[in-house]
Amino acid sequence: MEKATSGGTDFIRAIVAEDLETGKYAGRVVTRFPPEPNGYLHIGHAKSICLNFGIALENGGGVCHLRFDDTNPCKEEDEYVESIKEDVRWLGFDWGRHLYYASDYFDRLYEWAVQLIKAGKAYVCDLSTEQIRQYRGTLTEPGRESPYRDRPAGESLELFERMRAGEFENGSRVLRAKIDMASPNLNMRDPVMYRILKVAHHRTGDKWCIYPMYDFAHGQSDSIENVTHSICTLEFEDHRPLYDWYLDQLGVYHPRQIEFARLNLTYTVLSKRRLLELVEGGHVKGWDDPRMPTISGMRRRGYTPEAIRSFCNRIGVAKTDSTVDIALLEHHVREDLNRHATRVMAVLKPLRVVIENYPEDLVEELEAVNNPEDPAMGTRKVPFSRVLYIERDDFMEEPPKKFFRLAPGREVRLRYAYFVRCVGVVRDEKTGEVAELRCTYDPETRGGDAPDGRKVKVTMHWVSATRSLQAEVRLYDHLFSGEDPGEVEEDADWKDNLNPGSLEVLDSCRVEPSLADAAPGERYQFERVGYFCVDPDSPAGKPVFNRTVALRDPWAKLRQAGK
RNA sequence: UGCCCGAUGGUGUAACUGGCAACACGCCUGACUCUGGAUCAGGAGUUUCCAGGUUCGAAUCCUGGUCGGGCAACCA
Repeated sequence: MEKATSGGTDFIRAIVAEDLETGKYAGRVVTRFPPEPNGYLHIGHAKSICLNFGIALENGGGVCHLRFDDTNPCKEEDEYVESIKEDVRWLGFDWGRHLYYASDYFDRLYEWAVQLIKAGKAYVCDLSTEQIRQYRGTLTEPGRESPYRDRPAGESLELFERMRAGEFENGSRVLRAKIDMASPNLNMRDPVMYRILKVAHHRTGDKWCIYPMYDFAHGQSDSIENVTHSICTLEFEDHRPLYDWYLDQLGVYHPRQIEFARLNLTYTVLSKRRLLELVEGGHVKGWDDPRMPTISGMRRRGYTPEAIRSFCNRIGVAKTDSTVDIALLEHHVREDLNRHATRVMAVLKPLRVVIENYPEDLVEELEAVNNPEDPAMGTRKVPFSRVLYIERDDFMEEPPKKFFRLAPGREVRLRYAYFVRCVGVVRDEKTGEVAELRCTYDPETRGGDAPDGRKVKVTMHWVSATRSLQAEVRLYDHLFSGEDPGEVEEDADWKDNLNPGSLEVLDSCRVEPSLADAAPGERYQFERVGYFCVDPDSPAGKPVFNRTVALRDPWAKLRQAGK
């Protein structure tokens, strides 16, 4: 793996460096990535993963834990923990033996809760959910103390034990911290520590019917694991005082929580809630739909871990709310794929071409370079024959100014083959549409150069009609039409912004024969078109290609600007 | 109406913690090219949110404002 360092130091790395220098944690650097297993990881998580694992990697001996924050069994499932592990590994990170679950600490957490009750710092409250909300006050008004707040510790202790024993109904009682109902920080107004949830947990089964809240579990988990820097996103800033409070009251080792801004990307949504909605609403074909910004979706689409990592490196880490242009992500995939992807020829929208002066049954095997960026990748043979297919978009009967490709009377080069000239156009009698091109080739230009030194304006890709394979290609575009999917008219839904053209399936594409046994997951550059990846669901011997990203295309841009 | 946080080209981030505002993406030129790809060369674009103040000197420090974000789950 390439060096994870970006060269620049963000404010978090600066803090880590300073703590190292002052010996605050005796030279230790321990971070953690703490996902809740209630959904699939997305590119926003990748930012956090790169940050946490990156910091550990950069500091010799540093470690990063993978800890599942599984304190709410209502939403969490094993399917999610497995996918998360797979995604982190695929991204190229290794938690070693440091795989943990907050649920591993349920016994300890329970003891700590008892400790706080005994110390008069926590109490069992019989208020209903609705009442607790009313007592909490509002953003501008202080809350009121619960009538159960001063219940004797012994009584709370007994009730808490009975809560654990399953004697009470869901929602009938909670354990709360006794802090300050007048605090301007709502999180400090006697927050709930434990609630009754008679639900089986994906790991602890039926052992518990009370579960700790995030706030009562997270900091202590960090403490147990000896984490030094507990890095989370901005929305937890208001929770930091509570994080600190629990640790201080318990008198245990106290890591430091640091918050950074979560990633936002143009033309997509990055919240588990919304992604779940897209999946459940059938707007996409699952968590790994190649249009999804999930790690599994991007993997299926053909993104590489390297590209994602270098992207995460580039965007930096700060506290400013910001939205990164998805073009930057695309730039990083192209950059990586350009270096590593095998070149092949594939025609997405075939237009039949007959080379009139080429022998009927001759087939020549022409040598083609696999990757001009990397000669070590070698060459392959591509069959050339009298009848070919070229890209429909590469021909225009009445070419506008900047169109360099094929047109009646014009000569172009067919890559690795010959110069050909268009000498005729055959139309479909019914539709009037161009059905076939008649061309002639110049035998002297075999290999691609004219002995007389004449030049052509463009080189085009092509495929033999008889010696090519039929294939399905799926073209993906941005999931949403607008840069900011959240920007909607009054009463409108963010899903109204879904891009109806985000998936285009082409099923009569033709690809060169070398692709016959392209394996799922393999990545290619279709010359002049884009980068493609073989879909894992491809039927044997009949590959389906997902477009990862198109090649930069000045002509397409020109044409679009002209309209 | 409370508390917390933030503000630097179009976008994302830097700037030895007071010393010429820079890097990447994007955009525009041009060169080169058997991918209109890649590569190379160049260019436009930031009066650092505003107003005061401190200072020889402020993106950086102070004061006041403006704008934006977060917070009232028994979610994380």
